Amino acid sequence: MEPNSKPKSRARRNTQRATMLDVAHLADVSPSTVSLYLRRPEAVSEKLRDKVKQAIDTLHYVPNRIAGSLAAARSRTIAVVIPSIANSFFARTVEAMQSISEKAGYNLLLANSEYDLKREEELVRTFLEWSPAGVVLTGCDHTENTQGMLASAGIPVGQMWDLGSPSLGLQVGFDNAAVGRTALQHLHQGGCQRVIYLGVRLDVDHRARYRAEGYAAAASASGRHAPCIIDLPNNEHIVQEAGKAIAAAMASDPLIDGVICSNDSLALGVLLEAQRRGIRVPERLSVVGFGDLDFAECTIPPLTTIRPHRQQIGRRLMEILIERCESQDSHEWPEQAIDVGFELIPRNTTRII
Amino acid sequence: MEPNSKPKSRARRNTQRATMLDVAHLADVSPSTVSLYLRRPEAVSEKLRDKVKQAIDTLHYVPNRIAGSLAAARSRTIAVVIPSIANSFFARTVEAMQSISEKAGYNLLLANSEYDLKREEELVRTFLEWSPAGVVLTGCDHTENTQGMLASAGIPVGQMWDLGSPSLGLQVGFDNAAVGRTALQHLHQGGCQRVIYLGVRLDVDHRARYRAEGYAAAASASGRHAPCIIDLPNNEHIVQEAGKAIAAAMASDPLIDGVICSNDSLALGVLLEAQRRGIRVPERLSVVGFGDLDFAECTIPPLTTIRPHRQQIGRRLMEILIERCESQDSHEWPEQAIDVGFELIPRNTTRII
DNA sequence: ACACTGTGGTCTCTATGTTGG
DNA sequence: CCCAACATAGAGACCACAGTG
Repeated sequence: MEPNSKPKSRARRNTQRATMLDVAHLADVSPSTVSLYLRRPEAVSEKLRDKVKQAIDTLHYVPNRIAGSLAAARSRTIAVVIPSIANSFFARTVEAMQSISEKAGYNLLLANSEYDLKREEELVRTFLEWSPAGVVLTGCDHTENTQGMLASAGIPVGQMWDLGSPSLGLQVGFDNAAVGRTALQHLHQGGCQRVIYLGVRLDVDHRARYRAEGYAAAASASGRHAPCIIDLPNNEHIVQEAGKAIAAAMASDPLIDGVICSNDSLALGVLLEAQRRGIRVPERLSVVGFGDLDFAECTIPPLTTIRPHRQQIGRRLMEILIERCESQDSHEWPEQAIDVGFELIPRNTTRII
Repeated sequence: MEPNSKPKSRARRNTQRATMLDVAHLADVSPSTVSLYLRRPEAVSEKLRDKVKQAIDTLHYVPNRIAGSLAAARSRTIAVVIPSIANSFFARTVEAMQSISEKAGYNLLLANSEYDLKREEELVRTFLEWSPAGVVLTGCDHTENTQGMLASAGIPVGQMWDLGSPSLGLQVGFDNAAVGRTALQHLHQGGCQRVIYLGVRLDVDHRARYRAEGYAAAASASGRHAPCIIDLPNNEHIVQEAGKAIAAAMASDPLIDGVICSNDSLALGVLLEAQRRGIRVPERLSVVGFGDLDFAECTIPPLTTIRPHRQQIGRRLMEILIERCESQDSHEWPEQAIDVGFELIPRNTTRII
């Protein structure tokens, strides 16, 4: 009787992609050997190694990561949630993270929360369905659910751009409150008597709020003047809005002679408005920005600003995170907070005495 | 002899995550029912629906997309390659794509090629290992390998931000050469006699190069003056570099009275330099930017620029792409190129006669 | 509504050489 | 010459779910 060839499965769903089995057949070895070759080539004898290699080449075999991840119960993917892709602060950090993770053979899954913690929670939930090797969030503020899900996921978590609690294990960032303090101190040293803070959507941009709070605390402590925070309600046309806001503020309180801005775009708006109205900078009004964006050094006059170490944050965070992903042993993940600091770049929108 | 009970598997690899089986046991139904409930709840009787729902809740069950994708031989993931995350043009487009894809239940895998086609190829290769439902690339220039891999992957491919060949099936963008032509025409209409083009890294930023070429062709055709293209060699401190470049150009050719910039940041640099040197804009020098970035409307004077429909590109592309992903039938994927156009925003850095 | 098979791999464990004492 | 020790290849359970009948 003819040896009934196997019922021959239900036809391959659709894919015409070569599988490991195809490679094994062509190379005349077992699938296990192909798998081993792919994961630890040095563990396979040279003879078989060549045969397998050749089979892979002729078939244009591409391993199926999905199957691999399922079997191995882990993937080489790291999920990253940032508040906004359009914000170039985070863009630089993400670029740095990408280049590090890539070298280590990890892929980045990226999404933006639009500064919405509820949305962040949804994103984390979705990401976890893909069993990432690790997760990176921005800042320290997260919903309880977010924290809970991550805690029970058993994977390393990193927080970037801010230090504080709760810590989910690893933080790399800087002290935003100190930024506010530093800026105010700098203005006071330059002789300013009344400094206000100008921000956008401080209700959702927590890091900017911490800076504002740092400013406020330092202002109160200084005894020179009460803190005054202006919070623009929406983030469209902020350059223009910043100009209007500073004009209004100075109209209602002519003694204002210094302003700390949430970011350089606002500062640009202030400078342009000052130019328009003939307000002398820094003599009549001193301005400090944040971010040291591209245009900061060539505004008129060049903008004094604070530069966070955007790339360094990404680099260091990712290096440590990947180390933790590799170690697999969550006992080797001590709580860690790295303060990479920031830098005040004095230019010509503030006085130095 | 004791009936050797089954070798009893090796203990569950590691994961403590609840699986569909756990849910099924708790709800006292079969795994198939749970699966069905998750995919088409309406196909399950109300009674069981409740039991399953409750079991899912109490177990905090999170479906494993990896297993799902393997079984279904497709994933609900769309891979997107952009040249640079830090470029806010693409950021807006990506945001739009993200919001569309999310509604349809797709995740975006994002990576940046750093304007490097070889790198793009590597990224595509890596992405394909994850069997994405679709792929989105930026522009029309891709290596042969990239095109080959995508063609044989059998999934819908979209190209954004530029129209041209080769088409990989679906393009949504606008005609960059037309941008260059339109800008020049606008300046000529305003009375400019000698217009130059100022760009950054035109060797790698192909879309900007197309704009430059459109300008050059139109300049030649106009008979007014020969085209002149300045190409800044690197993209750091471009605002400052733009100022230097325009100053140098006008020094060597005082007849220059108009400049078309690759993007608004360059235009800002030109305006600031003009202010510094007391060059009247637009009378002595007219300026056109590209991008309509945030600050464009409040530079001094407000910047005439060209606004691409950043979000619309992402939205329309993703809508069609997802449609194609759902259809599964690649015969329903006709070649399609959608020109969403662009908009010249006349402000005060150019004259209108 | 559910039993059952298929999805493409990983990884443990066993079987089979191979070498050295 | 035999056996232990070592290295390497292969067998096969398993991963968690989709989808057919």
